[in-house]
Amino acid sequence: MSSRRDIAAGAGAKGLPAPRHATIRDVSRLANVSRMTVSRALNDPETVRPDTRARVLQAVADLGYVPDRAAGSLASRRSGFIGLVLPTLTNVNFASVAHGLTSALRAKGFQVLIAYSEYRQSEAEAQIRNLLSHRPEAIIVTGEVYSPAARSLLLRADVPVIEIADDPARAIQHAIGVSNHAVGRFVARHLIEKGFTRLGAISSMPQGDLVDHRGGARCNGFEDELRAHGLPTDMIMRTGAAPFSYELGASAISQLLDSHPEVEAVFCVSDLPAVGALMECQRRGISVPRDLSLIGFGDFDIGRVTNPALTTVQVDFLELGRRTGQLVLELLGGADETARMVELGFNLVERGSVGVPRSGPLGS
Amino acid sequence: MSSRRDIAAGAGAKGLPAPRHATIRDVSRLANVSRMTVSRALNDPETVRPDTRARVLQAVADLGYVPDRAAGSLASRRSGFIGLVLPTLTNVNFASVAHGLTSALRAKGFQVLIAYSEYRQSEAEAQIRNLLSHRPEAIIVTGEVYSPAARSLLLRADVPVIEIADDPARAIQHAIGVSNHAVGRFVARHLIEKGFTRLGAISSMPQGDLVDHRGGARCNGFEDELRAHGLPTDMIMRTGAAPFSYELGASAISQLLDSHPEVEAVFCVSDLPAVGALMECQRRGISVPRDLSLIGFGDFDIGRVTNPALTTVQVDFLELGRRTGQLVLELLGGADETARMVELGFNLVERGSVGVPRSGPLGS
DNA sequence: TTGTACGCGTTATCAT
DNA sequence: ATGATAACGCGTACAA
Repeated sequence: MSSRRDIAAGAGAKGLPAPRHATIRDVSRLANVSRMTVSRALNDPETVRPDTRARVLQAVADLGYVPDRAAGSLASRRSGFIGLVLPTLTNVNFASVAHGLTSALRAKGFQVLIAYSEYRQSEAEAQIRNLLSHRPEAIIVTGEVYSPAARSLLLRADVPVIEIADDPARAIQHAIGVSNHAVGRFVARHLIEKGFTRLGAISSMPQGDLVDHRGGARCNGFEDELRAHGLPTDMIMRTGAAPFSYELGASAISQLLDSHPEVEAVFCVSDLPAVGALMECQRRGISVPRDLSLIGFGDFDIGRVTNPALTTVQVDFLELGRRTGQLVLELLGGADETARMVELGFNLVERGSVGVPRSGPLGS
Repeated sequence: MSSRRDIAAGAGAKGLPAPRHATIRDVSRLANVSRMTVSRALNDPETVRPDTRARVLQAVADLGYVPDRAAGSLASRRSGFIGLVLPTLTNVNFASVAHGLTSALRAKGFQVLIAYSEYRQSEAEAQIRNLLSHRPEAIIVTGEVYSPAARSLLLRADVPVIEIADDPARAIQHAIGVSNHAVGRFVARHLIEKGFTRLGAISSMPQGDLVDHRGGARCNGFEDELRAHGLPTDMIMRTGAAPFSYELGASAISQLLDSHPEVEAVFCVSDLPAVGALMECQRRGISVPRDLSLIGFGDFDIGRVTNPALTTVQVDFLELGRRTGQLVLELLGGADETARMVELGFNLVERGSVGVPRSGPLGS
């Protein structure tokens, strides 16, 4: 009956470890019941008599008892964790995914463990390993997992894996999101239908470990569609490292304008570089959309207030997060394990940055 | 020797639970050492002979063993978790805090547990309780914790508590951030020095549970400074519920302009409503800054591309996160427990949305 | 309705 | 340098 804790409490003045958290045992003693009754009163209130339950709850309140989930997980073999690997947190679309996912899951008592890779494959792998050490009940990764080590890690872990925000060529298990390649093709088709023929794009470029797969896929889709129409693809600029920012957008469009002044319309694989490109055009006295059309991706707020406002492709990332959460719930609820593939789709948001084809090259 | 695992594996066809994770015991058997040696090889490599270590590591790799941190936490009494409670994730400044904090901590093996309240006190309390169940080694909350229940929860938890992003009147323990009240006063003083006398502000309003303390504090500081200068404060609009968005900014400025057309300069307690206000002005044909000056807070990207670009007050939230991480490390590293109070300061970013006082009322 | 015994996977402690 | 054993705090299974 005389635990270390008791000793420490008795010898408090000696600077021994401070009294720690109340345990379920402390509560049980105070309420004059067994530990199991406390556990039940908390986790399955119906099964304990109202007055005992009240006593227990009172003791819980008095002691400020908060159950230890690590211990609970160990015993129940359910961690209550859901792992989420994002490229970055400081991108409102990915933050929305996290938000949507969390809101779908927290009511069910799950805790989302958020990790991010800063667009580094090696870091993604490290994060996945770290996540796995917390024994998540499901793990959600953004886009395809390219590193073989990471893939096998996931495979062996024997937890549901959901890949989001892209359409993986070789899905590990489940996938929910949007085809970035299809987005790129759609944008190309859209511009072609508008009559443009001198089409360009700006995208980041894989730099060793650092790669934006989704942006790259959009760029590739764009390129493929140009090819399919027999259009030249030499105005597709891949430059700079992810994340693709304002500054990179500005410098990419600079390079493009310098080398290909004839370009009429440019697909920026994200609104962020699109805004940077727009600013650069203003600096150069190039009028958008009269002289040059620009189209982005992501429907970031910032694109709504530029002048002109940015035409862009929108994907409902909040909903993506929510749907992912629902899928997790299904999967953990004992649904069959057949691979789910959900395509969420996207919308064109036409604003002011796309005009009509010029007759000649820039400056004519 | 015949555990449930063995049985399940043998009877796999019967649909029994799938084979689970490899345990330290599995590794120890494969490497022909005790569990403790495995543990040491992983956590304290120096203390095991190179050849044994190699055998262990090989077994770890072969089995794809990933340690179970819940079990480790239980035994070591260190969770490795750091709790973070934010108002929201989908605000780049708060996301930056999370980012900075994470980057400072993850190298040391800590996992940041991110929770957000959506500006609801009751939710913040629930989140704190939930966080506490994971036995974080430190807990970081945004701004003051106002609910007494939440405060006592934190106090009893006996973990370092750091309040960030404001200067709490009654700090629980440590605090690091910026005085929002001082920001408000500074902005008022700045505008007064520019010669403005008809000053207004727009801010959200506490709606029951829903409250933006930091925005409110900025608004109060602004009001206090006006008072100190004997200026009228009836053009300070508190309206709408947090989070204070574009739409709210637009409607708030509408109300202000309708009721007080004489207003010359308006402090928007965040750039987001400031941008909304700016858009509304454009709709109404009110020229900013000629007819009306606007100043925001937060230095959001969006304020850089509006026309005019937004004058604002900037706080380095990424650095705030990093510093908080360093403080956590100190505190956990056995530094003395004296309360730390760190004021990070702020900068005025002068762009185009603040002009000079008009001679008469709007429209004259 | 309530209680007992055991095990979850790991680390700490002490022994060898 | 390595091993045996006992916690860590809780839930499951079963007994009363």
